[in-house]
Order: sequence, then structure tokens, then C-alpha cells
Amino acid sequence: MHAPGINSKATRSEQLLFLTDDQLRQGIELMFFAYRGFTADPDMILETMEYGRAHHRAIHFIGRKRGLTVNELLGILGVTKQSLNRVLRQLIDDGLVENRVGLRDRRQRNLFLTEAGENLERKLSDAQRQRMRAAYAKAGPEAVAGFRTVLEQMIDPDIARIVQSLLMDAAP
Amino acid sequence: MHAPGINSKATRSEQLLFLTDDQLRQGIELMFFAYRGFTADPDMILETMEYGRAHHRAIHFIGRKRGLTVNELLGILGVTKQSLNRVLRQLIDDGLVENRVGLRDRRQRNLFLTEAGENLERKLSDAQRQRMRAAYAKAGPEAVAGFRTVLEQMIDPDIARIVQSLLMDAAP
DNA sequence: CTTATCATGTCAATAAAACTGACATAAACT
DNA sequence: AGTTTATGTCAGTTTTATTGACATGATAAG
Repeated sequence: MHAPGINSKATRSEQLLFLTDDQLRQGIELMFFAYRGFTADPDMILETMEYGRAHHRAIHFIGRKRGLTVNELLGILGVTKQSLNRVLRQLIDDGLVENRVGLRDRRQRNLFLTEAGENLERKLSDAQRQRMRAAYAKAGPEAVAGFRTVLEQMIDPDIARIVQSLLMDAAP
Repeated sequence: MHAPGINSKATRSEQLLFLTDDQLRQGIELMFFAYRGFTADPDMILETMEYGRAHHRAIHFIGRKRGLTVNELLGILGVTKQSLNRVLRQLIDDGLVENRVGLRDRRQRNLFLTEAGENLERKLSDAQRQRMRAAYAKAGPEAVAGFRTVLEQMIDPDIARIVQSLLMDAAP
């Protein structure tokens, strides 16, 4: 048993920074339950179709950067190409995603959302945005800034580099 | 409250609160990638065993509240009892979790971590805590407070009630 | 006391989603 | 010409979760 505060050995700076094990555990549980809430609304929409979370993610990032190549999407999603291919095949066959031969490099396939694809993307992200919007509004701007700062620190550096290089140009 | 003050058309409350669609999208992607980082370390440990994320979650919450009943754990994890049962059976057979007949109600089974279970719990949560600790330390206390505020708002209210009623006894 | 309900556990069949490994094609690079 | 790259696909398997049915023991309600 370890009551916080009694054992004052190495905890002073930790306590100042909210780094006690108990605070960290709370953060871990918050991440777990918040992520559940975060995905709940799109999941419900997807359930009514024959799609899953993988479809949502593919649609999201194709919509995020039009003309994304398959390899780039693989890097972002961190799945095998066989898994992604099954998802992409469905989306293409269902007319939500278009697959154009690359211009510079004709081995590559550039992925685009069709109009139907954009509609589904909007439907899914609207649900997610609404929850995010409500959370942001209730928490306030300063909390939002802190939220973002902490999440940025939690991202794996390798992934962060990939994402930055791929998604950091979309400023219309 | 602040004075209404400057009358500019673009300075909506949404922008002040970081509620533009673009800001929200950034928040959504941050959640996605941060959650990946958040689970990466325990996932790697679990991979070496024959366990998955479900085992981690069960171990975590059994360690979180000793004597948790199966039904309570089902409510927290949001899975079917058959799924949980397979996980629990493994953990019990492997000597990580103990299953005691309830005292007040002998239909219930109260779940406890054995010493081996506590060791694995510590190993897994240490990995997760280290990443959380590093993120907290780099972000600073104010950011951490904001992080928590936003996440709390993102949790489904139904889940929040369940969790509060079950887990709100171990906090100072 | 008898019946209904509850908490748990299990069996069977199935489905979803991922994986590995192998192989093919076309294009680009050297 | 030979090699590597980007993509796609086939086959087989594993993991994980699902539904449905059913059993046991315990509590609650009549």
C-alpha cells in the first residue's frame, strides 16, 4: 500500500508536476474512457452500414489529403497492405473512393473521395466534431490548448514525423 | 464575464473557443495518434505473451478496484460476457486473477489480482505511466489540467456515471 | 415452498478484422 | 537487362468478438 504524500522520498518535483502515480493513473483512465466516447458516434453510424472503424479512418485521411497514395495511407494507419486493400476495395467498389493512376509516378495510385465519399466523410466527422465541439466549449480555450499540448507529447515521434510530412500542407 | 467590446464580424465566439472545423479536425487527429502512442508500449509487452489489449484492460480495472464483480467489469469494459469470460478464464488459469465467491451475494464473483497479476499490472502500467509522465512533464501542469478537463467532457455521461460509482473510492 | 429472476459460466457456431506468405504486374531506377 | 518499387490479389490462418442456447447456483417474490 502506498498512500501518496506520506512517502515524501522522491515525490516533491513529481507532485508539483502532477506526476504522482495516482495522477498518472487517472490520466490513463481518462484516455481510455474519453477515446471510447470519441469513437462512439461514428461507430454507431458505421454499424448501420457494413463498414467498420477501418473504413472511417481510410475515408478520413483520404479526405484530409486528396491524392494520398496507398503507401502513405499505409504509413499513417499502420496496417498491412492486405488489410487496407480489403477496405479500399470495398470503398472503391461502393463508389466512395476513386483510385487514379499517379501522374509523376504511374506505379502509384492517388486516392480521392467521390462525392458520395465526401458525404459519408462529412456525416461521420460531423458526429465526431459535435462531441469535440461540446467538450471544447465546456472546457474553454485554455483547457483546449493544454489538451492539445499533452496529446502532442504523447504521440510516437516516428508517427509524428510521418504525419507532419504528409498532412502539414493542407492550408486552403 | 468580459465586455462584448470589439465589434468585428470574424471574431465569433467559435473562433475564440477554437471551435472552427479545422481546429476540431486537428483535435480529432490528435486523439487518434495520441491514443496509438498511449497504447503502444503495453501492446508491445502483451505481444510477447499470448495476451491482448482486453487482458490489459481487465487486469487494470481489477487492480484498480479489488473485489470488482464480473458484472461491474462488464459494464466498464462494454463487451459481452462471453468475450470477457474467455479473457478472465485465461487470466484465472494462468494464476493472475483470483475469483472469490461473493460474501453478501454468493452469486457474484469478486475478482482480485494475485501477486503475479499485480506484477504484470505494474509492468504494463509502468510502461504506460512512463509515456504519460514524459508527456505531462514536457507539457507542464497547466496543460495537464486542460488535458484532463477536455477529456472529462468527452466521456459519455452514462459511462461516467458507471465509472464514478464504481471507481470513486480510491481517490484522496 | 415454489417460482421467477439474477449472476455467472460455458458450449457451439459464426463473423469480423487482422495477420503472414506467396505471387503477379507494371513502372521506375541503375 | 536486371533490380527495386508500388500496388494488388489469393490462400490460409489467427485473433477477437459476436449471438444464441443452456446450465448452475443463489437470491427474491409470491
